[in-house]
Amino acid sequence: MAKNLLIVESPAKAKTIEKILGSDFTVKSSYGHVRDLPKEDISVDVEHDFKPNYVVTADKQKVVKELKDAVKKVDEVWLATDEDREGEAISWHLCQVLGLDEHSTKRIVFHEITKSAIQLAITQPRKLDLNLVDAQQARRIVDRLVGYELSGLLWKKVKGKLSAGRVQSVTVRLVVEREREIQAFETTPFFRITAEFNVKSADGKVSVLKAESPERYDTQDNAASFLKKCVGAAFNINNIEVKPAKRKPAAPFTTSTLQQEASRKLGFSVSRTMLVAQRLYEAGFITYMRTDSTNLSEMAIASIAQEIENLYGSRYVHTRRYKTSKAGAQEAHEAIRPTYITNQQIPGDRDQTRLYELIWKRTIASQMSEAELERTIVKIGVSTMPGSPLQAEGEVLKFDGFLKVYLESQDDDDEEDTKGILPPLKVGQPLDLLDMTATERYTRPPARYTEAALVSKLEELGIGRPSTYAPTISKIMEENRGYVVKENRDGEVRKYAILTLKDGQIKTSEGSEVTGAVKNRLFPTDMGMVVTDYLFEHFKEIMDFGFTAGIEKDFDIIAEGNKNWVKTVGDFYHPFHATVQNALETSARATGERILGKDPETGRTVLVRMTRFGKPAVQIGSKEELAEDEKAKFANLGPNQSIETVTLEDALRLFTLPKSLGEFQGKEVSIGLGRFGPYVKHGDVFVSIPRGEDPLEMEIERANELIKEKQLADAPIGTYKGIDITKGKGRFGPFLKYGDLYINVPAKHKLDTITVEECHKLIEAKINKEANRYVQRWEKEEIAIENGRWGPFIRFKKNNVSFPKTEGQKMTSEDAAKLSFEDVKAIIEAALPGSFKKK
DNA sequence: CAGTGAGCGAGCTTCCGCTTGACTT
Repeated sequence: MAKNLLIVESPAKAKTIEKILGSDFTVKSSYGHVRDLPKEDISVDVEHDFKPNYVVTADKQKVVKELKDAVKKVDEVWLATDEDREGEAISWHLCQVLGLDEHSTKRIVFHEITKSAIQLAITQPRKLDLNLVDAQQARRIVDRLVGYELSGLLWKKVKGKLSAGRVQSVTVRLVVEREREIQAFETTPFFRITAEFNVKSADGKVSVLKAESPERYDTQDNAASFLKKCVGAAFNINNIEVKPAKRKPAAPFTTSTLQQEASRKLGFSVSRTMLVAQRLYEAGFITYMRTDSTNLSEMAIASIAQEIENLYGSRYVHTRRYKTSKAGAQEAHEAIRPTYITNQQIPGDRDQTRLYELIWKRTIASQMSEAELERTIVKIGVSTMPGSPLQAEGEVLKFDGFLKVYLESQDDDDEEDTKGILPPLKVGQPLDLLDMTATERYTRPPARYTEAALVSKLEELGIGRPSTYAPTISKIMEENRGYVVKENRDGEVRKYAILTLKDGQIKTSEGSEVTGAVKNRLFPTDMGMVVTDYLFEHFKEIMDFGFTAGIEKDFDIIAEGNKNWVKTVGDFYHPFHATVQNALETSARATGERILGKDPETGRTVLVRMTRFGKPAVQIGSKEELAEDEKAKFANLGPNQSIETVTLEDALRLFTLPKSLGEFQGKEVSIGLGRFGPYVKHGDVFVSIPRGEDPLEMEIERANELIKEKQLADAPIGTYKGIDITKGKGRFGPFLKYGDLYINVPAKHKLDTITVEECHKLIEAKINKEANRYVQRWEKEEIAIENGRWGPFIRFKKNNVSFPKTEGQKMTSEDAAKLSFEDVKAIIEAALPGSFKKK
């Protein structure tokens, strides 16, 4: 029997550590925090020293019960939660709920899951650091007070279900400001001049040398005059400069750099990266994936060096120790790396193998030699101009080093040509001009954020933590808030001028290019802008990008034991709360209202604003202009329109909707803008117009196409026992509808090509499953024992309750069928206390 | 699902940070 219980946060970690420690230790996990402030109300007593009301959250009751049982069976408990503020607090909460003494229980920490690190930690137990716990409490309570008070304010002043908080509101602000920068950006054209020369080497071989003018020319006239000066001029090499250069590999992955590289190289969203990484971690292939540290364990560095030597030879080995210097980094874990570097590949699905490969390469590269390059700059003189107006650059890789394995990618792949190898050249050598081109280019606005780029910015500002990056991005895009959307947008065609000098002649021509096309970029919605502006107007301090960094300093002082947490929270809260009260009483509804002009027909004011329903709309007739019982005219804003950019003309056109387009199949076809977006109406059937298509531009042909598509999609694809089978796409993917039954279509079938026979099989399987679904049911199926994938479980309203395991024996369907309603109620009551309270 | 846009008040929503869960319309 084990005499010791060691508690960590993650169950996967617990498994590994249990193996290392042997039979004297039972290792269990807390699954993160076990207590929190309940979400029903604010649960902080602001009148009495901000006393928090912590409760064991519903999803942790089972965990806590199991830990309590485990504590009873051992002589000693070791708290081995992560070594950071949150980890310390988890240990303290564990003391509270498990009845352990917070002053004497053994607390140990380690940053890496290796035998030596853990065994060393066991020899150096310390006590709980209650100052650090206090710092966490201050953090938690400030976040609760800010979040709940600001959210409540938004419900009153903008719309229900909205939210605001220290992290999310600033995150939205970043997206809003970037969009405004882009809107305000004025692209200016300029000209870039490139030239091609014939070069003859000593052995008579002819090759081409590409050169360009380092200067930009701001007008076509200036570019043309440069070209004119080159007509009939002589060119020769004034100078050749050869410089050695080195490139260093990037540090091993942290959460945010993994998210960025997976986004750039694999096209993953941040949540997809984290999901796949979680699977790799659980399978034991990689170390912990939520980390802000670039540190590798000494053991890992040694084995990586060995692996590099085996694969590429010792010249490629260069071990490095990376320091993290990001604001607010807490470094409780290692960098993300393969647990066994010798696993060059791992089994798994495509996502897993690709993400693993990325991690393996980055880790290996981080311990490899620098790449050695030779950069050559050739200055070219023109006889009609002073100096060296043209320049050629070349780059030769002398030693590949880490580039053999891995090259970090960039967000903005600029139009810069990849520099290649130059032909052999000599100073003073004359050059023979082939052609010269001046191409019109345009300055570019800053790029919209990708999810990963936004995370990177948050990390740079010290806002949020590795465990919250992905959830924060999801949160600001979630339906009820809808502050930000991720979209693809088509670009616009733009013309540019080209001047070519060839055979002594200058010719002008025109090229065209697509500009501004983006994929998977973040755009603020009107709601995002309205809420950001409102919060910024009243809460500059909280919306400041430095706010988090500022209070983090206070939390550090608390952690050092030099300040009382209650005072820190109070110093912040009292003025903050007063501002909230003031805003509640004095500020008007936030609508982002903008006056567009006058309606030429009625002469009344045309304005655009956010409505009470959270949808932006155009309104004709302001309050003052309308008679007592008269109503303003309204039209919803269309797709690709926003409060900030819509013009008077576009706004007025919206009032031409709904409009009839004609007839199709004997029924009227019309278009309109509904509550859920633009639609085509065909008789009584509504068809949504896909995003990006402008309903105002809709032609009857396109509308008919959409109607036909809809009819095809709605048409039954066959029958089963005389009942129609239809197909559709739902929230959880493609499904078949058969009577009242919804049947998921597994990924191996394609919805377009699925056969009626396959449908019959799926329906039969579903009917069989449905017949076996219930073991017992009570109270109109509100309470039932159902057969799940892993055996029977109890469904209690929306909750699922597992049967407690007795002596490792799992409940079977046969035994479950014998349980009485009273038995079942007792099991539910044990798992979810208070479920059957009398009213 | 495919008109409501105001304001009132019932009762609902909401924060950040630590973890994995295991249901299927």
